[in-house]
Amino acid sequence: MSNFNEKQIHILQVAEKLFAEHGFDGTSIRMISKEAGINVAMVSYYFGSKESLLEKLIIYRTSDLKLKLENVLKTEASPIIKIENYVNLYIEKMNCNKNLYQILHTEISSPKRAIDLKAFSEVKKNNLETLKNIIELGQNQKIFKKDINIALITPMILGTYFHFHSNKPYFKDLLNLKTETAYINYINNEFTTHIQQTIKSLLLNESN
Amino acid sequence: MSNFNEKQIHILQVAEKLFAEHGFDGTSIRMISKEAGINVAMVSYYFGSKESLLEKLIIYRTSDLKLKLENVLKTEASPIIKIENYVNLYIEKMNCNKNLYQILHTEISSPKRAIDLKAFSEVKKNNLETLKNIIELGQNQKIFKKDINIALITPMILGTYFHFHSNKPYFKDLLNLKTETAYINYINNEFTTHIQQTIKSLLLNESN
DNA sequence: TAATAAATTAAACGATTGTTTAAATTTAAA
DNA sequence: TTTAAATTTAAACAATCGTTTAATTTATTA
Repeated sequence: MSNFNEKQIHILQVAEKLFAEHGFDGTSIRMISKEAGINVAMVSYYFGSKESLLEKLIIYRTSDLKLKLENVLKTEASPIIKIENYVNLYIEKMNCNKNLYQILHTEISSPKRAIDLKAFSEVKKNNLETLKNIIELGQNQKIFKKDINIALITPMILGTYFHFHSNKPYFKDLLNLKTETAYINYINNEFTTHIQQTIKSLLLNESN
Repeated sequence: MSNFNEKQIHILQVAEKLFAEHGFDGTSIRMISKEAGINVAMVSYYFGSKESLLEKLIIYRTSDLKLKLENVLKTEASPIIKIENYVNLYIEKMNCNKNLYQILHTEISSPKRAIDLKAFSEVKKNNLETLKNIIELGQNQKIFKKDINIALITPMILGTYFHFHSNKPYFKDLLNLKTETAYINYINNEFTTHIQQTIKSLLLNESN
């Protein structure tokens, strides 16, 4: 898979940046070709269509996602630590691939969807299975509560994260985060801690 | 405010439906005028521009929002009940104004924003103050924990709700919700319960 | 080197977009 | 009823969009 030559990868990177910045609809092929220093026809020539370009960008960026998740969570650690790692990994992943996740969030939120989400759904289902295993382990050890709606934990993490980012100007103002660094630090510290605290409160038995 | 005549309101309603269904960009003025049975020029004539139409739609729909929130929460009840009511109210509000909130969510998620969010930010800040009052009351009564990041509670509710809706086909499949009724029931029962359970776990002292 | 394939280009295509114009019609006021 | 204002209309406008074409240049192969 992903047999892209240097020029194709360059186009994908430029497109990723512009899609994240102006949205899929807000980015024209002419904008991409200008920024990438190529002719308009090259996008159709290499990728077939604008939609196909987006699909190939997603495949290009998410092909290694599943493996990393599973590997990190196969380590030997207590369920509590594993949950913390799970949350950390998710937020870290999104922070690293900010542009792609911005695009995915925008496109998923749009009623006029441009992407085929089947491949992406499979990744999510796999991740959910991993989470289920961790929680059930904790439940068997009587560390976690029994009546938990596991399927709603991941959407909580992702939803809160995206919502926070979508309302960046509002939260920068509300939380008095004056610089970009302060904003990023808030995500990495207070925000991540809050999500972990919330999930642990939900999961942990009161006796612990 | 909102001095709209019948014809204008009809246009607003048609636009709301189409914006929610196809997105702001995905809806053309010609689509609106056709569905509303009017001439294309009437939108510009009444609302000035397409963007202005959206702004006026938001004002038209959210003008009574703030009052209702405050009124419901001024009732005499325990902090726990008030929190439950707060969550219920939010989810109920979004369920009732589904189309408008779909539009808002899509537009806020889009990097190419079409709306001026100042008025909307003020509403959110007011709602946050209300929430703060409730939680601090509970903290003074030693019912709630002390170290809570209150500002991140509302984005958690909204973010999870929107994320869930945005991925409707995925969750319908995952949770085996075969009919639309089953989906709506899930939101009103399991989903709402889960959010309440999560927030209460986060807030409540273990001794309670 | 000659022939073939791949890459690149400028230009054009047809469709759609939001908006404006100027004339026609309807409604309200004098 | 006449006059003025408000409404409605069809048509045109200029801009932008994704995509295609056909010619040209560059790279590869025989």
